[in-house]
Amino acid sequence: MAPVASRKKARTTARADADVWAAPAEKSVGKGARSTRAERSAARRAAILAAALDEFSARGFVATRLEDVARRAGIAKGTIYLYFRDKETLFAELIRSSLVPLVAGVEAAPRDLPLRMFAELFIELFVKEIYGTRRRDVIRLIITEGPRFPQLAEVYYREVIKRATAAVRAIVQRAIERGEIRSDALKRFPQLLVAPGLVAVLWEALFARFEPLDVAAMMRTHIDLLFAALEGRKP
Amino acid sequence: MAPVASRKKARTTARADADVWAAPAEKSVGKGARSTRAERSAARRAAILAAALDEFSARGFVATRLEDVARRAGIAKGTIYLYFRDKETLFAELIRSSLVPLVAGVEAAPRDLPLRMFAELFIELFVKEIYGTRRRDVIRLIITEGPRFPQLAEVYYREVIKRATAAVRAIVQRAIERGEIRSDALKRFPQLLVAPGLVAVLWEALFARFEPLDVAAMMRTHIDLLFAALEGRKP
Amino acid sequence: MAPVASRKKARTTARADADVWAAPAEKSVGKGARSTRAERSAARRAAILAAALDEFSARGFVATRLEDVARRAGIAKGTIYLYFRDKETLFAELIRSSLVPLVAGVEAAPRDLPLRMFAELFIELFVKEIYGTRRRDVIRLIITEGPRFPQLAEVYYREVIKRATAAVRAIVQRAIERGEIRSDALKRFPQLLVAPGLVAVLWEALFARFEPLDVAAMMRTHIDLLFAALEGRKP
Amino acid sequence: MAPVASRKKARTTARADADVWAAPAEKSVGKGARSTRAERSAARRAAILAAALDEFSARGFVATRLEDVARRAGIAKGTIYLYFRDKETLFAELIRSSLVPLVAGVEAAPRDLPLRMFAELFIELFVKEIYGTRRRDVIRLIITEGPRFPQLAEVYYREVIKRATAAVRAIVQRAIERGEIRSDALKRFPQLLVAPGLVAVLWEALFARFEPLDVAAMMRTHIDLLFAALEGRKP
DNA sequence: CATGAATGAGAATTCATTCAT
DNA sequence: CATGAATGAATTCTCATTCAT
Repeated sequence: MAPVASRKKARTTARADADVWAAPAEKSVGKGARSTRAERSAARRAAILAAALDEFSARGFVATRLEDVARRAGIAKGTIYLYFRDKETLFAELIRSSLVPLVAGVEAAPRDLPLRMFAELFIELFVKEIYGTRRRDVIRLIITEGPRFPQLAEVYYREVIKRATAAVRAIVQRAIERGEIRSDALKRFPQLLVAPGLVAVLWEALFARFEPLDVAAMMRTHIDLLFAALEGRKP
Repeated sequence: MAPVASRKKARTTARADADVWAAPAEKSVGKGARSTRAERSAARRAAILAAALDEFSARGFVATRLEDVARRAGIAKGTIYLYFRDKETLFAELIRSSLVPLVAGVEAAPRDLPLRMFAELFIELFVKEIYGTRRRDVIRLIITEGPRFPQLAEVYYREVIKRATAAVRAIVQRAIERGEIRSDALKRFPQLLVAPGLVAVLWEALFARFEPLDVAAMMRTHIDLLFAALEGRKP
Repeated sequence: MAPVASRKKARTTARADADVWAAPAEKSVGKGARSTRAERSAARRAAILAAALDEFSARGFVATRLEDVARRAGIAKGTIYLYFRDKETLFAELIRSSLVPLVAGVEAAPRDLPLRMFAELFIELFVKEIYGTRRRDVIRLIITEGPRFPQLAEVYYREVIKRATAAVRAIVQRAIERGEIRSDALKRFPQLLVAPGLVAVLWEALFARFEPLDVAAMMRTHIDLLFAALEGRKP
Repeated sequence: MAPVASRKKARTTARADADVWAAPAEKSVGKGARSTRAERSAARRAAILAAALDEFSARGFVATRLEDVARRAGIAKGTIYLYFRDKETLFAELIRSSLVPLVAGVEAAPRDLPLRMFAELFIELFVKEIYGTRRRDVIRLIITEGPRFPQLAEVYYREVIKRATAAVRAIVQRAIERGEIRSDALKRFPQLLVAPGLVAVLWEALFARFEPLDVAAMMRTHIDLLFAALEGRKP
C-alpha cells in the first residue's frame, strides 16, 4: 500500500489512507452529448497522461518532475493537481489507463480457435498493440517501477497477467482435448509464449542502437519453433 | 567564466571528463600477503558495494539515498566518498563488478560441445549464477536504469551481451556443421535461448508473491521444447 | 558519458556555459503601470539583493549561507532560486546592480570643468555615493572576492575602472591644455585621486572601532594637498 | 574573540576560551646549537606556513582546505594539527609571523631624519618589503578576512597600524618643529602617505592583467606631489 | 611524531505540493 | 478552473577534526 520508493512522500499528509491504485470512480459523464466543458476536461486529462508517459518512461518515476510533465502538456504545474491527487496517482492512472484494454483482445478469442492461430493472433497483438505503441513504454515502466510500487505489480498481475495466462491456459487445454497438441508445456508455463516479446521490448530500449533486432522475424521464428516442438514436426 | 573560487564547481568539472563507466585502475595490492590496512579497505569496499546492491535494487538509482547505503554498510556517510567518487561511480562499479565474471563461463565452453549440452550448461549457469544470486538484482538494475545511463547499457552490451551472443552463435554454427541440428533459428536469434530466463527474473521480482514460479522446471521445459523443435522430435 | 538520468548534472552542465557575469536580460516590464504581481516580484528581488549584500559583506562569498540570506529577506530558502539561478549568480547580480550607475556621474562631468571643481565633485561623489552608502560594502566585496572570481574583476574593470580612469585622464588633459596645471601626474596615475578614498573604505571596515577617521576632512586635505602640488601653491 | 566567519567552528569544543590571536608562547629553543629534532620541527612549521600563505591568499580563509595546505607542504593532513591547534590558529599564526618584523624598520628611523628622506625610505620599504614580497598577499588577507576576524584586525591595528602611524606622526612633528614643512596634513592623516601603496597592492591583485601598473613610478610621483605640496614648490 | 581513514555537521540545490490571485 | 510563486523537506557532496596504527 505504502509505496516503497517515493521518499518524499512521507510529507504527504491527507492521502495516506486512500488507495491510489484502486480503480478510480470513473466520473460518469452521463448526458448523451458531452458538454464542451467536459470535453475540454477530458482532453486535458489525456494530454497530461500523454505527457506523463513521455516523461515517466524517459526518466522513471522518481526522476520525473511534474513541472516537465506540465510543460509538455502545455499547462501549468498546479493544473495537474486539478486532475490527479498527486504524482503517484498520476502514475497509477497512467499505468491503469493503458492496462485495461490490453487483455480484452486475448480473452475475446473464441475458445475453439486452433492453438496455432491463437498463438499467432496473440503474438500479432503483442507486436502491434504493445511493441509497436507507447504501451511498450508502459510495460517497461511496470518492470522498472513495479518492485517499488507493490500495488502497481498487484493490479497489473490481477488485471493483466492472471487473466491473460488464464486465457492462454484455457485455449491450450482445449487444443490438447481436441488432440491438436499433446504437450502441456504451454499450459504449465504460458510465460514461454510471451518471453521473446518481453526480450524484444527490453532489447529495443537497451541495445537496439548497437544491434537492431528484427522483432517480427524473431517472433515468427519463435512461433515456428514452438509449434514444431508442440506438434512434433521438423521446423 | 568558471569562477576560481567555487571549489565545488571546479571538482564537478574535473569529474565530468572522467568516464565513470570505464574500467577502474584496479589498485594492485602487490605484496604476497595483504597488509591489514589493505584488507580492511577491501572489506569495506565490498561492504559498501553489498549495501549499495541492496539499496539500489530495492529503490532504483535515483531514489536510493547514500545515507541508507552507509547505514547498511555500517559506516558513515562520508566514508563512501573515500571509496567511490560519487553516487554514479558507486553504481557503475557495482554493475561492473558483477558483470565481468559473467561471460567467462559461457565463452569457456569447448567449441565442440554438443549444442544440447551447451544449452543445458548455459541454462544451468543462468539459473545458478544469476537467478540464484544477487546478480539477479543486477540484471534487474540494468534493465531498470539502462535507458537512463547510456554508458551502462553500452558497457553491458559490449562486455556481456555481445560476447555471449557471439559464443552462442559460434556453438550453434558448429552444431549445424556437425549435423546436430538443421535450423539456424538460434543462430539468428540467440535471444530465444535466454528469453525465459529473463522472464523468470522479472516474474520473481514482480509476481512471485501472487503466483510462485518453478523456474528450474520452466527452464527445463523450455530446453526440451527448443530441442524437440531444433532436432525435429516429439517432445 | 554524461548520464541521461542525473538531472542535477544536466543542469549544472547547462549553466556552465552561461556567463553568470554577463549583463542579464533585463526583463522588460512593459505596461505603463506595473501590475501588482510584477511589483511584488521586483520588491522581492530587491529584498533578496539587500539581504545578500548584508550577508555577503559580513561573511564573504563562501561563508555566506543562502539560508541566512533567505531568513534576512523574510522568505524561504527555495524562493531565492526563483529569482537567481544560484549563489554565484546572486552574487554577480548584486555586484552588477551596484556598479552600473556608478560611473555615469563621473562621465557626465562637462569636459571643460576646471580640474579642481571636477576633483571636488569626484571626491564628493565618492564620499556621498560610495563611502556613505552600502556601496562601500560592494567595493569591499570586489576587493575581497575579486581575485577568486576573475569575471567579477574583469566586469568591474571594464565597466567602472576603465571608464572612470579614462574620464579622469580626459579632464586632466583638458586642464593641462588650458594651462590650469602643468603636471601630468594625475594623467599618468589617476589612481592617486581615489587612493585615499579606498583607504577610507577599508579603514572604516577594519579599524574605525579603534580609531575613528574623519573621512570628509581627510578627503579635503587630500584634495588641498594635491592641488597645492599641481598648481604649485603653498597649502 | 569568536570569529564571525568560521561557520563550522561551532563544533570546535575545547578551544573556545583560548585566544588564538594572542601572541604564542614562543617555544624557546635554548641550547646554543639547535638539535636536529628542533630544526626539522621548525622547518616543517615554516613549510606549513608557506603552504598556508599560498592557499589562503589564493582562496581566502573559508575556501581553503587544509588538505591542500598539507599536500603543498608535502605532509599529511593530520600533521598540521601537531603544529597548529586548528585552521583558525594556523591562519592567525600566518598573519602574525608576517606582521612582527614589519614595523621595526619604520620605528627604527632616526627621529631627526629629514621628512622627505623618511618618506622615501618608508615608501621604499613598502615597495621592497611588502609589495615586492608575499607580504603583499598577507596585506590582502588582512583586508579580506579582517572584518570576519575581529581579533585579526585588532592585533594588526595594535601591532602595525598604531605603531606605524605613531612613528609617522612623530617624524612629521619633528619636521614641522624644524621648519621643514608647515602643513600638518600628514600628521592628521598619515594614511595619505601609504594610500597609493595600498591601491598598488589591490590593483596588482585585481586589474594588473588588464592594465599593468608601474608601481615604483607611481610611488615616486606620489612622493613628489606630496612634498611639492608640503613644501610649497612647483612639482 | 606522522599518517590518512573515518566521521558527521553542514550547505547548495531540487521539486512535490499548496494557495492566493 | 487555471496559474505559477512560494514553501521547506530531502538529498548529495565537502571538509575540519579526530584517532588508531
